[in-house]
Amino acid sequence: MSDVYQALSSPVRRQILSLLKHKDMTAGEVSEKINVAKSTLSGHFNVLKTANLVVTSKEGTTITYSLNTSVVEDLLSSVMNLFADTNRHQPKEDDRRSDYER
Amino acid sequence: MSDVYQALSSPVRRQILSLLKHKDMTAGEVSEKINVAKSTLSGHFNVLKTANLVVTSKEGTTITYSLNTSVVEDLLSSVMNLFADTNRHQPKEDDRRSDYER
DNA sequence: AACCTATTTCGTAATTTACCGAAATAAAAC
DNA sequence: GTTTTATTTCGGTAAATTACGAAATAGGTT
Repeated sequence: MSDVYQALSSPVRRQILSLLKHKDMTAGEVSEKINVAKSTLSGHFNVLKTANLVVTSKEGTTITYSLNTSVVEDLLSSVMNLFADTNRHQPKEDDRRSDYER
Repeated sequence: MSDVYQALSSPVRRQILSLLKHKDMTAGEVSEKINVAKSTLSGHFNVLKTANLVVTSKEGTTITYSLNTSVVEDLLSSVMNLFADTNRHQPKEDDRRSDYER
């Protein structure tokens, strides 16, 4: 989870995600919308990929980035867990790791 | 929002929040549970306070930290906005800032 | 006043992050 | 096979983050 929160902490990266939620885009297309060097953007893509927030597909030299919505579920439940008090009905043993350990 | 995500990106700070969700605690009590120097912890408290994730109350030299749950709503809606595509029914003009601008 | 307790601030060091432009890679087009 | 296009990797710099122990602050106790 640290990776996800860390990834979301950058406005540039959140802007990338916001672009991708409308449609998949290539690195080049994203760079037309965001005012940082392509090399910098490439670093941001890596952070997002490591956090599993985006996935890529390659065609020739062109790489297309897409949002990976499957993490959202995890993220939302992490947020809830972080603030919800009582685990009134206890989760099964296996699921009892605390959020900060993940 | 950057502040909030940044604050949540540290495992130590998430651990602090997890402690506080059970009950309010003083800086000293927290430091008994977490294995970092008190001065370091003090820095973490500042980050959490700046992100508005905790609030404090003072009594003598003792400072009690409490979770500020009012931000959770904002956080959840930020997460949703970041990934939800269609704003099928448009929000009112005033609310139309994009998440990455906040 | 001298002392103890709770917490923060200060100085410093190590690590990580964000950024840029130049160079490298690799596929495509000529 | 040389050139163009798309993207990443590299080298470097500046700023931010995390950590520690020592010193400072401020309130309570003797």
